[in-house]
Amino acid sequence: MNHYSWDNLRKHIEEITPISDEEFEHIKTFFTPKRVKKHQYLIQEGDHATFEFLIMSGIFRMFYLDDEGKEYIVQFAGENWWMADYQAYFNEKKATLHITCMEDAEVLCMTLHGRETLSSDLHKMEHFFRVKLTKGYVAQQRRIISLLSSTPQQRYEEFGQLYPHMIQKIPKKYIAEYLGVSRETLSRLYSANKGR
Amino acid sequence: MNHYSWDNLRKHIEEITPISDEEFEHIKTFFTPKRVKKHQYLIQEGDHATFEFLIMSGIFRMFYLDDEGKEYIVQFAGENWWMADYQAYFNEKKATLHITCMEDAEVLCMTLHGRETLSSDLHKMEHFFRVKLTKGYVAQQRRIISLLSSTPQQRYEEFGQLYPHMIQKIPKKYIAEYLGVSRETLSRLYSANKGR
DNA sequence: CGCGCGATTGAGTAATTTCAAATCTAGTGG
DNA sequence: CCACTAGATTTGAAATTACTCAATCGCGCG
Repeated sequence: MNHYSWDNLRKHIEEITPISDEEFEHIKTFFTPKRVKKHQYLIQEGDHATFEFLIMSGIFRMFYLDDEGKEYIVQFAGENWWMADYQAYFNEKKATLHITCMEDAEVLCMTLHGRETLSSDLHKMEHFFRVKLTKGYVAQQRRIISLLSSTPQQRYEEFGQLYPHMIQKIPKKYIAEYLGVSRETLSRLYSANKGR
Repeated sequence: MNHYSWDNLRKHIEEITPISDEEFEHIKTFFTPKRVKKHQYLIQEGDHATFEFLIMSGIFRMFYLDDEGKEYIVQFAGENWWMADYQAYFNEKKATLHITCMEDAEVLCMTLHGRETLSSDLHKMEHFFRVKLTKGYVAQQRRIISLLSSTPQQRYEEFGQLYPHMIQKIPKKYIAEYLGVSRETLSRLYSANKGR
């Protein structure tokens, strides 16, 4: 693994809190780099959710698969996003979600034990994780409100404003699954919009 | 304010991490008790979201109000739940949500400055908040999946299983707003179920 | 006892889904 | 470079689901 990832990791952490070289050397030991190719799974339903992932490059989608084989997208994730089946990861249960790669990627893997050790060793890292969680919590809450109160049309627009880079790269059928509408409905909304 | 609240607070914190008497004395200074009556608002849209609240007793609902005056419930909260318009609170913006009391209550109020100071003073408290956020994050994620993948019927049942105490005390029309269906639809589901 | 809020029920309407088919696109191998 | 194929998107039409509006019922509180 080249140095690029590590530089990037450090930058990522220092957006929240400054750290010393020594500290960073320590932190590094908790991350394992991994290359992932398009269509490859990071996690599948039933796996032990041993790791969480910090994405250095590439794009992933995390989804729930129901009994009938329908996908429902929980989250997309690109550079500098964290992702895991956190329900399973934190409770050390088997995964109920799938994570799959949509664009060749490089990720850093961390175990729950790593996260907890790092948090307890370094107050700064506990702080880092808390801040990250805070942002994630607020983002999820916004999404819940959007699901409850907005029309599919509005949800699509909100998604586009929030993640302009993703809306370009991601097939619309997945965006539909994220928004909670069928791809046909999304398609119809989309063409309705052109007329404006 | 009687001692009861403080004992309760300490117990609440010590579910996550043990603290010394000294530490607790320090922690206490960041919380301000407040009594709230039914129908009283903790926050209204447009307010400065100065505080977050730890509920000692009583029940609240937090909701978003759209242009047409429709409510969408973001969260119910009872004893030992934290609640705030976190989007506004963390970013020090004006509130976009409402929090209102549904049953006479007692809460402890904390400012963002308090939370951050406490977190930085005491690694333990940063840990406490991180653990709480983790749980909240996972719970919200489950709700998103439920909104995407389950029928109103299933969502109602899931809600009942998850919050059996709330489903009794809370008027069904609010539960409908939480689940994202009209009260009429919920009512029909409910009567359909009786026939089983 | 009556008022007001919540819950229920009915009927008609609007929105979305489903199923099916046609079209378009990007990536693959020859 | 082209032909081919699998995946993605669009379109149409019918069926389903949930919503809205309106009226009624039920119950607890003052």
